[in-house]
Amino acid sequence: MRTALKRRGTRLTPRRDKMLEVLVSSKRHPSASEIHEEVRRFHPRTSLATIYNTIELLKEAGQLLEIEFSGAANRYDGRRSHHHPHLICLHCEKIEDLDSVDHDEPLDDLSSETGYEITGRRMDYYGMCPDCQSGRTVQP
Amino acid sequence: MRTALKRRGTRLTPRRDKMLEVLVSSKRHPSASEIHEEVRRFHPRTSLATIYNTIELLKEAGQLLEIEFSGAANRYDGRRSHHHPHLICLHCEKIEDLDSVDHDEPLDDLSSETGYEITGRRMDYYGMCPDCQSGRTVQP
DNA sequence: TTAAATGCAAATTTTTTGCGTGATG
DNA sequence: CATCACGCAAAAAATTTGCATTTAA
Repeated sequence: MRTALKRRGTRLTPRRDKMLEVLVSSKRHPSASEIHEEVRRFHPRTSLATIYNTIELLKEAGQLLEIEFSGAANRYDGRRSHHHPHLICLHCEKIEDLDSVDHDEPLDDLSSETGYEITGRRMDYYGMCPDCQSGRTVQP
Repeated sequence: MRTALKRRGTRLTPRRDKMLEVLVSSKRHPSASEIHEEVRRFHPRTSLATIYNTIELLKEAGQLLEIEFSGAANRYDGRRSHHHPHLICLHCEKIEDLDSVDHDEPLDDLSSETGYEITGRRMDYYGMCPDCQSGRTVQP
């Protein structure tokens, strides 16, 4: 991710570096505000605008997948090494990676078939996780 | 869709009926505001809140797929008879159905594998459509 | 040094909510 | 006639933007 950013001519500031770390290490698919909180623990004067700024950069560099959430903050997946579907619990808003499922087929067929220049994809399953089914979870 | 709504004990008012018509007949995957405009042509005093209201009902009844859009209004797909991926142009924000692709496999395997009760799914491809590639389209 | 990055605060936009009135079954 | 639906307007929440200041390269 660092090299991807540098390749685009952007600077690698301490805030950005910490933010990359948060994105890569987090299993939670954090929202902008959660990323902000984490980065703030090390750089307390970081503003939310900077987070959104860097999110935009990373999206443009193809390093970050934005998972839009209706009625709530978007969530982010920085683990782009290989494509994987998501399993999203509509009750507790947890997002799990489905690494087991191979979702990484090449897109050449679809590109030539449709004429689109395809740059990304997304596959999500929605439902209720086991914890929420058994009433173990409180709604956030 | 009508029966699905009635089954949930909601009333079938003229506004709602027209809205179903708009959703089913539109090929454009309209936003709430576009749905509003269409419905208004027949019921000019319709408010946007009513549109959002009905969207919520239809989503709950599993009759409407919400396609979240980052930084823009969500879009809606009322053609739920069979699941299909979407081809989304990030430049002109057009959304096309990929009816050719079979995306309708049963979810039993995934359900038992993960313990999730899966109620929906979504598969999207992002890119640039032929028109936008050739510079024929103006950005909206 | 110099363009890029940042913080702050205000603006923008979409969606939701509360409430009084009106329509439906 | 008892709910449910509706319009209206205000509220809420997420994201974006403008601008003065700081900082990385």
